[in-house]
Amino acid sequence: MIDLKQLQKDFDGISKKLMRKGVDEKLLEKVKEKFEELKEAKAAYEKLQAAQNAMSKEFGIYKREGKDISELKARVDANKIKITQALEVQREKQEELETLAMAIPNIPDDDVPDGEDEADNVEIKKVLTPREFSFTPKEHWELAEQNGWIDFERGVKLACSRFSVAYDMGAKLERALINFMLNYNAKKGFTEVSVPHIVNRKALEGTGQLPKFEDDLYKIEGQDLYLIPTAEVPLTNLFQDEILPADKLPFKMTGYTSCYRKEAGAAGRDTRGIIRQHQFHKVELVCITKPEESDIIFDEMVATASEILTALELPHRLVTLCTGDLGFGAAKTVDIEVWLPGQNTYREISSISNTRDFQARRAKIRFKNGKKNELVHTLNGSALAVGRTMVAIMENFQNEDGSIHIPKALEPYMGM
RNA sequence: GGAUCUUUGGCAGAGUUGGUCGAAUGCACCGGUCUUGAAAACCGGCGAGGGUCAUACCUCCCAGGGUUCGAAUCCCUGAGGGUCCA
Repeated sequence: MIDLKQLQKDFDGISKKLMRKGVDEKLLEKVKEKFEELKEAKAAYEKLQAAQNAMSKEFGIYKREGKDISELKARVDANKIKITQALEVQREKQEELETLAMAIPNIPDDDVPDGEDEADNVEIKKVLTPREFSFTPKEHWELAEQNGWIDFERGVKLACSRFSVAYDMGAKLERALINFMLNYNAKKGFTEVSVPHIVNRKALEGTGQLPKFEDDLYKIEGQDLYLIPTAEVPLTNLFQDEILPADKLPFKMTGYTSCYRKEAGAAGRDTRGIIRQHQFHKVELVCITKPEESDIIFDEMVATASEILTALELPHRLVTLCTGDLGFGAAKTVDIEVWLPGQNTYREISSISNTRDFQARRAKIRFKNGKKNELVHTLNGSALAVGRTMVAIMENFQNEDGSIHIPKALEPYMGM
């Protein structure tokens, strides 16, 4: 949620920034208007309430003194009807405003480049040089099948398409990667947290997945519960509705969960292999910080994710997302793309975002800054997506006969 | 699953014949006096959100609904916790 007071105060400035992200100025004008209407409705309602409270007090006095109350009662009853009406108006305005305002994305940082889509993202740097192959490298799904690591058919049999099963070294590699990543993150000062994979609506609203992206979530039938699309949701919402002591910040957390996504709107994309699954494993980083330190922490998170890839000897590059590719809640995002020789391209393996106070405002996560309560900044990023890391290892470490060797850093984790 | 009790400010804990309770008290915390410094003692301050230049004012005593002119206090529903029974 953007700051509506700020929008009211500096409409031109804010709307200019949001228009870079393709937000319709008319929508913003409407929001501003509704916000003002709500304020008026609130003031009117509160005035009536004040009158009611005052009369109720008189009532007590009248009674004690044995005065006649019939005239007062008539006044009070009349006022009561007005209150009910005023409350109704206020509720309506509130709801209208919320529906509109919740649909507005975060304001992009000034240094986020303009652009339409991922083609306009800006490369920051490349890390490690892709290896030269003396043969034509295969794609991961072919290698996975050949080595007996991943079984696509039986995943479909158990659930539906976009599910798979891992066996033997494939399963082991998955587990090894999770442990390796969690340990690496812990070494960099991120506290390991194990969270529920099912959360309620409020949590998803707090981080911005709802109400806009309901179609992409698995909902538990008959309950106000959803499977998490990312550990970002439970980790960030841990502190929902709390006022944190300033000296405890920043909270730097890491957690491993499965992630569950319907992938609505991704029909036909990445149907081969495990690039895009309904259920996938991910190790996540989430930080809760004071506003002034969020940029530094952001860099730390990017560095950590990149270092993991370097430790795994996987060539990758960092790109800054342009305004058009920026997610709903992010003010700034750096993607890390890993080199896939089989596909002969870089593919996203991590996405690190600073949401500034956008999620904090929705989730009401604040800290005590001296006397005042202030919104924190929340940041999240993958370090890393496990399935895609497996894909990268398979493709980068393949031999001509289709066998795959394991990066040195993982050997202790593979029982080798 | 059944019965019963319980849910208050950072914590502990009053308040349940409905009005003067946003809420006693203790601890913690902050400021001051005293002290070489600290502790103790004493004095003062100390929940949150909205609103205002600042007041005023409004809202919040687990959540939602109801009774009433008026509810932390009464009623209903739900959630969490305790105890007993099965």
